[in-house]
Amino acid sequence: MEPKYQPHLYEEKIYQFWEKNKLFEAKVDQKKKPFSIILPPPNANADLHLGHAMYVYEDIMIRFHKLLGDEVLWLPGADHAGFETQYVFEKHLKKQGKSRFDFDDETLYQMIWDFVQNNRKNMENQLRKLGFALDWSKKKFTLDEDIVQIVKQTFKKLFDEGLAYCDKAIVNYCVNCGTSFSDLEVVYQEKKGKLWYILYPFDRMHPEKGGITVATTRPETMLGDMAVAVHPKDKRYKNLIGKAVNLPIVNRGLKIIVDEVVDPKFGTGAVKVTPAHDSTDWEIAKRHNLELRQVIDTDGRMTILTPQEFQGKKVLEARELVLQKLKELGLLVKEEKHTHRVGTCYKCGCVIEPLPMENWFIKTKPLAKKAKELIVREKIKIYPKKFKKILLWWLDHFHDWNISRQIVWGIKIPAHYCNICKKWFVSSESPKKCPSCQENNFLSTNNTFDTWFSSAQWPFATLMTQKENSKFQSPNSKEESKKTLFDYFYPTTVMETGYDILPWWVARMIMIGYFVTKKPPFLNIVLHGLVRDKKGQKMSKSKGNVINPMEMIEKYGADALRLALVYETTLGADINFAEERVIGMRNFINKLWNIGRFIYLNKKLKTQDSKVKIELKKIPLLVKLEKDFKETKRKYLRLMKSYRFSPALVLLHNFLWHRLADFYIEESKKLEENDKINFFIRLEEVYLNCLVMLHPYAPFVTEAIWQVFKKEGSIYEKNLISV
RNA sequence: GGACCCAUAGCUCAACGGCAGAGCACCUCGUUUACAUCGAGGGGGUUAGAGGUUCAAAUCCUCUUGGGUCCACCA
Repeated sequence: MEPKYQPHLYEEKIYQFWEKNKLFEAKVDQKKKPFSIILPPPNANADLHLGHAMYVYEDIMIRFHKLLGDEVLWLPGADHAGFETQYVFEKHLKKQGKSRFDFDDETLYQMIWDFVQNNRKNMENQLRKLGFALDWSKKKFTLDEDIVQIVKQTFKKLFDEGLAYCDKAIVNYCVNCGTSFSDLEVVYQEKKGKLWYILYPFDRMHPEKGGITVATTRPETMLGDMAVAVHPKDKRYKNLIGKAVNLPIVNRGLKIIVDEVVDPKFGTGAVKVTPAHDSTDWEIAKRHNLELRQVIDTDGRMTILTPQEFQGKKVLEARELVLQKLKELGLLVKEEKHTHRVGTCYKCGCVIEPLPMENWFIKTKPLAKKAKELIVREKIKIYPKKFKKILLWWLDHFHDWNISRQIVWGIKIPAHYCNICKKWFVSSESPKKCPSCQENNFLSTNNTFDTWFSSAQWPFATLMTQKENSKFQSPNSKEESKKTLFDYFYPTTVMETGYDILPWWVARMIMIGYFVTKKPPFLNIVLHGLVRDKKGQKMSKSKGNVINPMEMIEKYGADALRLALVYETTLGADINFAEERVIGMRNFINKLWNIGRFIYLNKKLKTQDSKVKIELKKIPLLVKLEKDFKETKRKYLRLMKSYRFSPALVLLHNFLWHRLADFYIEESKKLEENDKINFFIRLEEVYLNCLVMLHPYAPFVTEAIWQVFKKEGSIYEKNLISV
């Protein structure tokens, strides 16, 4: 043993040793208790960041349960990450002076496919470098043929049961990215803008005779106004209800209607209603049977439904033009400063344009209701428990989920519109004819699924075979088979991920997972926090405060990085990460190594003199050590089983360093020769047992030391019960 | 407007109803069977404030103040 532990001499070799000996390959073993985690699949398009290193919590659980003697499965995968990946790829194209419009769909898809396959290998090797005990023989990709098929079948089932529908609705559309988004992808930003007050006169020739004044932040949308709304109890407008005003510039008549959603305290208490470009107005329009007039197009320009001078103008140009016109007409009553929240694209930051489009939606309410039951009845437990409330809040507040994306990279929505029957049908195989009229006069949608729609099915899709999935589609087919991976490992034991994707992923997995399998997809949810920089700021390239996990591993070893992410942190809280943390843990690992080295050197001395008769006697120091260790182990097991991984690590850290090394080893130096031999026999055992307990946290160094002591084999020969 | 979280040593944080702790930083000393990526010792706290429950509160409850995060259809 060298005086210093040098991670790079061991880590790669040890990981290869684990892989070669198939230590992490799970199988169905009825005699053992199953313990399973599905790794949240990292995006296949990029390197891992420090956030991914937080999956160390999963590794801790997996290795802990393996040491308890359970049959464990940690299943790795990669996410095609639809829009995210396409966005990254387009930036890549831009560097070459090209764009997505230079290629047809098939070519573009193939290019992204190649791009992703390259990066994916890289990402998977980085997971290995972190030391994760993943079962690589079962790795999955969201675009694997069988996964795609399951995703489509789920969609069909949702469609058949009326929970997936196609509807023309106001969707969140980013004209820059060229796709619609679900509500969750819209980021609201506080922006300073203006509120314009516009008079809609009774008589366009005589505005001085009065009219109704509306307030708006988006004057250009007035070209698509279909009514003016006031609150039913607003006395100011009581006499105007049902009357008509003139819509300036376009010279159409607008009726004054009443609706509860109008806030009498805002602006003038009278709202211009633009059904095509505002979701609230869309709702009003539905209640009052108003027509829909789309004045802005998917390219962010004014449509042919606007007066000619506006057509083809961009939204902001049109806004100026409208304001100028109104000024000329003397109808711009006033303008005031106004800060309001504007929906922006979470990716490119552009203002989201609410547009009417035919998109596919998942009816969330019935699914959320079932999911809620699972949480309330504690069929699924959440750690830390503060997230229970948050999850329940979300399940109560989901709107219908827009799963249509107008992008190439993803799974095509298998929906087809029959021109004869005038309705949609869904078929997971590519259809030859409409199942109702048997004609082949139909159109297939070009839309792809929101990535999260496939992710939502990850726990069961990764474990099921396609055949098994079909059974869920038609429950009548009785096909007996022996216990499969799915039977054995599903519901998975734990879902561990960052709390930031609770509504995006966790909630949806519960909803969809239960819908398909009638079981919760997992029994426990464990949530970790975000990794921030030293000062608590988000890490970002623009701030230049990003810490690369691979660089940390290079410098200090994977174990040090892993410990730094767990030591003295609170589960579910953000951690402020600094390189010093890693250095501290590197020191601890070296200490651990040197305790081993000290014991090992003494062992050598001892065995040289084998004639010394060992009489087992209870020396006071030994009794104290036994008691101390027993206490530590008891606490350790208790903490580990209640998901308190950081306190368990602190406990081991303190025991090893400040008790075992600083106290027991120092005291042992003072013992008489015979007592010393006696003491060291047991000290070695205690130390090796500590290695086993620490192994889930720092797998490499503990395995390395183990192999020095035992010459061959792996630490997994030992199990924690016997410790 | 709603919800959630946080406030403990100079800094970063533990302690989850039972003697306020660790790492880093600071000061003093120390090469002895491993480790200077080390050891021995030291200074530093009315646990944001007020009230309550309790034999006992950093911890549970209420309020106040100061921060942070997430959400919402104020046009």
